[in-house]
Amino acid sequence: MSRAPVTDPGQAPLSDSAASDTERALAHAAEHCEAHGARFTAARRRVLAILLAQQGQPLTAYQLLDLLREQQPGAQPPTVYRALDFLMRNELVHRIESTNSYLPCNHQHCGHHHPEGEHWPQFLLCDRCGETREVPLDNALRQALTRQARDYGFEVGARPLELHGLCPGCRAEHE
Amino acid sequence: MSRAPVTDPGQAPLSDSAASDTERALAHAAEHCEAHGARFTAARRRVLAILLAQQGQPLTAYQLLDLLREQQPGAQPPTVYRALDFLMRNELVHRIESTNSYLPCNHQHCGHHHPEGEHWPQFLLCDRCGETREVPLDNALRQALTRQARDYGFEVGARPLELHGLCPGCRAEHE
DNA sequence: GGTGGATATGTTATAACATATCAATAGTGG
DNA sequence: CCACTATTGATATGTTATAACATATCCACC
Repeated sequence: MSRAPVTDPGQAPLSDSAASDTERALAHAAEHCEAHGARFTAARRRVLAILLAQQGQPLTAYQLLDLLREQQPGAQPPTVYRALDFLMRNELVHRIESTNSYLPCNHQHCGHHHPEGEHWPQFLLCDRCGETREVPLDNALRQALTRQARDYGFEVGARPLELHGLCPGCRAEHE
Repeated sequence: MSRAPVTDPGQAPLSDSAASDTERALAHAAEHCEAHGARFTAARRRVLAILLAQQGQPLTAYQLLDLLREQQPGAQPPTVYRALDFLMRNELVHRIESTNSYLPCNHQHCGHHHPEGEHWPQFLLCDRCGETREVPLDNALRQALTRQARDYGFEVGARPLELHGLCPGCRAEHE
């Protein structure tokens, strides 16, 4: 697959609002970890910060590694994968299976009320520009999916759904 | 990931009904290719036959390669991947993204009427035993998914949905 | 029946994605 | 401070998939 160019937070400084969004997300992550007795170390923070700088464009582990090496030249694949594992266990990052890439969790949805159980994310992926948007899976839809699976005897859980297509911008260009 | 043991059609002969299901599917595939001017060669047939022998357990490309080598000792990764590409292009095999594995298409659903457009498959995957079942995605559900994506400005297409959970048998054992 | 273009396969190498292992170090509770 | 555990460093390897180029086969046409 073709992927969008990456943003290096070190050499291409973000706009003020993007930077403060990142700071807010990092602060939120730190609190979240603290609350769960998990250590939000410098390595983990760096990895999350890089992902946050991409503005909706997921990175592959090795793209992330290249960026991380600018701050930490000795970084190796396990450095990245360990940080990603940690961040995923703590619901700060999602893995996008269909593109082998990683995206920071969108915590806008965390406050939403999900009477049917845990958060069940859904990703809308643009096949043209790579933009990947996390949106909440509608309750009616989640119930319908669960019910349909149960009709076949399966008990399904809240793994993210990945829907591919064109984002608004690319739809317009594509006319 | 743990995966179920593979079935080698050569050394563990199938029951009569399974064998005839396989033969029927192969004959159907041959016709389908003929009708589309695509060549259903021996290599492609062998790969599809191996997948059909697995009875709902998808295989990874390299598991497939190992089995293929029993019939064709010189087979290499591209041998398998080319056959898989062909079979996928001709809608005879699906790739399961969440497990990097391959499953023959279930042609039971082909006759169904899909007023909303092309076939949009859905897979129910058992995380315990690996059983993977292809079922049709309900029209109401597909409309709801399409509509919800459109609310966010995305135009999504018919990529398969992969829902993970427990199959009926494993639910029972799991009590 | 030869020839040439298209399609398919063989063969080697490598890219891309991910984990195992073990030693060194840093943080934490007693 | 000590022992314990989590984390990181470093090296190697496993797994999944494709690039690149040579050769073989098919088939339409002359």
